[in-house]
Amino acid sequence: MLRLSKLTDYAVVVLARLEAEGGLQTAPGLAVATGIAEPTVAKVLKNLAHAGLVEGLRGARGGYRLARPLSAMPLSEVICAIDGPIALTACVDGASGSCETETICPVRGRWDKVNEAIRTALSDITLADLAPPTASSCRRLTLPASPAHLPAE
Amino acid sequence: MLRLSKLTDYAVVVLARLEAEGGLQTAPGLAVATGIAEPTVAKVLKNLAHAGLVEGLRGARGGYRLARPLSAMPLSEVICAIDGPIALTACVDGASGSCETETICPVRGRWDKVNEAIRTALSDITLADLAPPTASSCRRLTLPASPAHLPAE
DNA sequence: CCGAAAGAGGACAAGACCGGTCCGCTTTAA
DNA sequence: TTAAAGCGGACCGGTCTTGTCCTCTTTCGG
Repeated sequence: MLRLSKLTDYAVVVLARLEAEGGLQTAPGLAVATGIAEPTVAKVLKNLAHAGLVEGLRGARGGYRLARPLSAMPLSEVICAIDGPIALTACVDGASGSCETETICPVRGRWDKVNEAIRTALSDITLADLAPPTASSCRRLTLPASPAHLPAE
Repeated sequence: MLRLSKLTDYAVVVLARLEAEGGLQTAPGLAVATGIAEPTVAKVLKNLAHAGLVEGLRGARGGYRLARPLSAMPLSEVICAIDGPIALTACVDGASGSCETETICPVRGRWDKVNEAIRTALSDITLADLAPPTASSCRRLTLPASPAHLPAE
């Protein structure tokens, strides 16, 4: 597995659309453009705004705008924004208390190396690598209205 | 997130124990040694045997044995053995049909680069990096099971 | 030759977690 | 003042992992 969440996938599509179109765009507008359900788009954008990847303007004529060009946006940040910190196991960094036997655990602290490797790999890839600049956006994985069947793996 | 399954975590612990002790060991024995519930250990070992990482010997006086030293066992193989192929999204490699809009999807094929990066990162790490050779094994993340009895049946 | 030990394989229930939606509130331009 | 749009949170349903058990097969030992 090692799957990342569908929300992250949506985020990439939305961000790509945001850059392709440029300027200020509303959540409903992006929903139509990408074919993703509006509440979901709104949720993704909220998370992205929280992480500072997009800028949300409130009020009438509001909308969202890219905080940076996609080429300056590493994939790792998007994943962190949506899914939280990148960590393969519960035993991460200073996460004490999750493991009762952490003091005697031989693997203790060893996973950090793995996490670091993953993190580095994802930081080296920017969204510009995933979304061609001139691409018109599209939906992925599922159709907007169809039941969320996802024959995977 | 980007979590890997707990089973994979168990697999690392079991494999570490397998190398630390050496020779042939039974699933019940490994369960006691690691503190993981016996059925779970058995399940993990079955998967590992399927992937060719350990060798299972049937019959009385049977047990499991490492197929290779841990230093020749990349982490990616363990993950594949337990969780299936490493792929961040459903759109992987030649997985056609999962996405109805794949033909027009601008991101189509782009995730492969990410998957490849992850895969490479995980292949460069061997289990020997995770499990110190002289370590005595232990359980991680959770207690063996809710039933308080250690698998001493 | 038979029984016990141990692995193989699959089925299954419970629980956790994600996905997706909806609600009310706040902000701002017309 | 009103409507459009973002903000924040709560909520429920469905999926998937997790962990267990059962049965069958294999093999050694008496």
